[in-house]
Amino acid sequence: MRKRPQQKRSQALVDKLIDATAVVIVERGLTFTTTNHIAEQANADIASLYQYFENKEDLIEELLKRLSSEMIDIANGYFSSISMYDASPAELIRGALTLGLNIARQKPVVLELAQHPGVFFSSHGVLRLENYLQEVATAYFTHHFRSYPISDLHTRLHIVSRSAITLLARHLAEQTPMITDQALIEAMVALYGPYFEVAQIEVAQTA
Amino acid sequence: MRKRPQQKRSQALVDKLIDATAVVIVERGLTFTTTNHIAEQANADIASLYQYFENKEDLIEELLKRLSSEMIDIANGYFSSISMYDASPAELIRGALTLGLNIARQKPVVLELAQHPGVFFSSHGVLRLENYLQEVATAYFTHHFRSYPISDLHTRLHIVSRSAITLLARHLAEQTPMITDQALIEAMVALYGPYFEVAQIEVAQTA
Amino acid sequence: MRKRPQQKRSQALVDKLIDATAVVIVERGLTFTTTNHIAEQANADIASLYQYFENKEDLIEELLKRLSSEMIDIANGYFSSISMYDASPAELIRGALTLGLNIARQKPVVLELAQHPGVFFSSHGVLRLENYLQEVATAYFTHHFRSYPISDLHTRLHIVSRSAITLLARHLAEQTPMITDQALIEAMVALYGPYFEVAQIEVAQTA
Amino acid sequence: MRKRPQQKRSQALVDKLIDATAVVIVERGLTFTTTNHIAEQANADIASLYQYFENKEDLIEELLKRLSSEMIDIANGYFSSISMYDASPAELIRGALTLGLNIARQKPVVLELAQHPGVFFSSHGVLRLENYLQEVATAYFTHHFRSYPISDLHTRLHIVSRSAITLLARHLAEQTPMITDQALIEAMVALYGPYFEVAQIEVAQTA
DNA sequence: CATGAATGAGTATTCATTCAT
DNA sequence: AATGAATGAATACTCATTCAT
Repeated sequence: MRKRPQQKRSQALVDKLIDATAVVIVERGLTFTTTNHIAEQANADIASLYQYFENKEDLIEELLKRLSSEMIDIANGYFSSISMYDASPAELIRGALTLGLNIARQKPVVLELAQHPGVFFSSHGVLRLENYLQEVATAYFTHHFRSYPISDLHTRLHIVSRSAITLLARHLAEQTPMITDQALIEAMVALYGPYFEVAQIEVAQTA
Repeated sequence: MRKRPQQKRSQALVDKLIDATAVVIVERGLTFTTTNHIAEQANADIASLYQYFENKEDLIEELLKRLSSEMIDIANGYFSSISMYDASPAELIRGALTLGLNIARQKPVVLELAQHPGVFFSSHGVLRLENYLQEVATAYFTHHFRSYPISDLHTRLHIVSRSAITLLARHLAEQTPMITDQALIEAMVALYGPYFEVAQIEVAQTA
Repeated sequence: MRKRPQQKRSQALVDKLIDATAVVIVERGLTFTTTNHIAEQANADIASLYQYFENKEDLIEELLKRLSSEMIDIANGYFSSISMYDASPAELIRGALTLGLNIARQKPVVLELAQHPGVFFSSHGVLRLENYLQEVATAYFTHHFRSYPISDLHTRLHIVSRSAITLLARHLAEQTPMITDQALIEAMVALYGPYFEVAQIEVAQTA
Repeated sequence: MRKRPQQKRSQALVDKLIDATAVVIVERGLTFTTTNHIAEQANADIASLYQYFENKEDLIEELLKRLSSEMIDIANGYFSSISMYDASPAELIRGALTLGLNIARQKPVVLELAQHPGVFFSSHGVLRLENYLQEVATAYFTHHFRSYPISDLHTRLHIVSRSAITLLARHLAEQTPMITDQALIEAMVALYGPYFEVAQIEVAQTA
C-alpha cells in the first residue's frame, strides 16, 4: 500500500476498494479485471484508488492478504474446536478439505484467484496461509512422532498442500457433476492419508 | 479453426502461425501474447491470421491440440517400448512422470500454458491427453485386475492425473532448488503408488 | 517511423498527421501537445497514429526532419542564387540571418520547437541542417583561405551557428519592440563578421 | 506568491518547498517535476504548498528569483574584488564567463532550467540578472567612454548577454568533450571582445 | 493554520478485430 | 486468397489543484 489511511473516511474507502476488487474479479475474471472497473464498482475515483495502492498488483495482493487472514482465522477456529491432537491424520485431512471447499464456495474470489497460480502462490498473504497450514501439520506430527515417524515431513507437506489446493480449485472451477464434493474428498483422503501413515520411503536420499 | 486450409501454401501459413504463437507465448508470456505480435513473428499479415483462425482463443486451442498430439505420440512410443504390462504401478508412474518432466523441459510453451489452468485444462487438446493417459492406466489395471482390484478406478485416476499434472507444472514453474526433479518424482511415486495398491476404500459410496 | 505507408491513402494519412502535429504544437505549445490532440486535429484515429509512428517523439522527429529538409532546400536555393563565393562574410551572414528570420516567421512551429533545445538540437533532422550550414561555410572559407586563414574554423562555426539560432529564436519568441529585425541582424553581423575576419587568436591551444 | 509567510515556521516551510523544488528539478528534470513530488520531497503536505504558492509556475518563478539573487550577489562580490575599471573588456568578459560556468556547475538546477528558455528567460528573476549584468557593463563602458565610444551600446549588450547565456547553457548541457571550458571561453572572448573594441558600425540607423 | 482526503480530466499507448482493395 | 489500412474501446496510471475538517 502506498499510503496508510488515517481517517475513518479513507479507511472506509480502502475497504470499499478491496471489496470492489473481489467483486470485479468474480464478475469479469482476473484477466479482465481493470483498475477502472474496480474504482467504478467502488463508486470511487480512479485517482483515489491510486492514492492508496501503488498499482493493480498491490491492490490484488492486499485482497489476498485479507482473504488469507480470514482463512487463517477460520482454520484456527476449526482446529481449536476439534481437539486436533486426538484426531487421526485422515480425519484431519477430511476436516481441512471440507473446510477449504466450504470457504471457497462462500468466497468465489478465492476460486478465481487460485486459477492463476502465478498470482496466487507468489502472494505474501497466500504464503502466510501455506506456512500456517504447514505449521499446524508439523505440530501435529511432532506431537505424534511415535506413531508417525516421518523424516521427510517437509517435502511431503509441500507436495500435499500444493496438489490439494490445485485439485480443489480445479474441481470447483469445472462443473464435474460426475464427482460430488464428498466423493472427491474421500478420494483425496484415501490418497493423502496413507502418505503419512506408511513408514517413510527413501525419498530425499535420491536428491 | 475458421477455414480448413486447402492449398499447400495456406497449410504452411497455418503452421507458421501456430509455431509463432508458441514462440511469442514463451517470449512474452501468455498474458502479453497478442495476435499482432503473433502475426509479426510469423511474418504474416494480421488479416491472414483471422482468415484461418476465428480468434485468439482458437489459435491457442489449435496450438494446444498439436502439443497434446505430439505428447500422446511420445507417450505412445514410450509405453510401447517398455512392455508396459510387465511393470509395477510404481515403475509406470515413475516412468510417466520422468517422461512428462523431460517433455516439458524441452517445450517451454507447455510450461507457460500450464501456468494458466483456466486455459490449459479447458482445452480440448489437453483433455484428449488426459483421457489418453487415463485409458492407458485403465487398460493396465484392467489387465492386472487380480492384483489390483480397484472398484472406483475412474475417480482415482481422475484425481491422480489432475494432481500430478498440476504438481509437475508448479514444480517446473517455481524453480524450487530445494526439491530436485528426482526427489519430487520419488515423493510423487510414494504418494500415488500406494493409492493403487491398498485395498480399495469405500470412496464413491459416501456420495 | 514504425511502418512505411505503402498506399496513397496511408501516405496521405501520414502527411495529415505530421501537418497536424505542427498545428497542435503551435496552438498549444510543445509541452501541452498530446498524441490525442494530434490525432483529433488530423481527423484520424489515435490508433492509426501509432500504426505509423512508434511514439510521440518519433512523430515530432519526423516533423523536424521534414522541416529541416525544407529549410535545406530553401537555403540551397538561396546560396545558389547569389553566387556565394563573390560575397563577403558579412553579406553572407546577413543573408543567412534574414533568410532564417523569414522562414521562422512563416513556420511558427520552428520557433516553438527552438524553444526546447533538448528536443530541437538532438533531432537528426536539425543535425542535418546544422551540418549543411557548416559545410557551406567550410566550403566558403576553404575557397577564400588566402583572405581568411582561420585554423580553428570548426570551433568558431560551432559557436556561431548555435548562438545565432538561439538568439533568433529568443528574438522571435519575445516581443521586443525596441529591437527591430533589421537592428538585430545588423548587430549580429557586427558581432559575427569580425570573428571570421581577424587573424585567428590562439583559441584551441588553451584546451 | 499567494501569501507572505509571517511566522518563522511558515517561512521555514516556504524555504523547504523552494529547496525541494530545486532538488526535484535536478532529479527528474523540469518536464517531470510535479507539485506532488515537490511536496513529498519537502516532507510537506501538498495543500500547504498551495497555501503559499499560487501554482506550480509561481513556485518555479520564486526559485528562479532566489537563484538570480544569489548569482547577483556572487557577481557583485566578484566585480568588487577585481577593481573592475582597471580591467580590459576581454579580461572582464573572461572573468564573467568563468564565474558563470563555475556557478552553473555548482548549481545543477540552473543548468536544467536553462534548458528551457521559455521558462528561464521569461522569469522576472532571470531578467533582473540580465539587467544587472547590462548595468555593470554600461557602467564600465560609460567610465571608459573615451576608449570605447560605443553609441548603440544597449543593443550590443542585449545581444551579447543573450547569446552568451544560451551558449553557456548549451555548452553545459551537451557535454561536448571536443570543446573544453577553456576553449569555449577563449572562443567567446574572441567573439565578444572585438565587438566592443572596433569603431561602432551604423547599426541602429538601418532600422 | 495545517493537513488528510479527494478528483476531473487527462496521457501515452495497446488490442483484438474488421474493412476495403 | 492475400494483405495494407483502419479503428473503437480500452488500459494502467498521473497531475495540478481543491475541499473539508
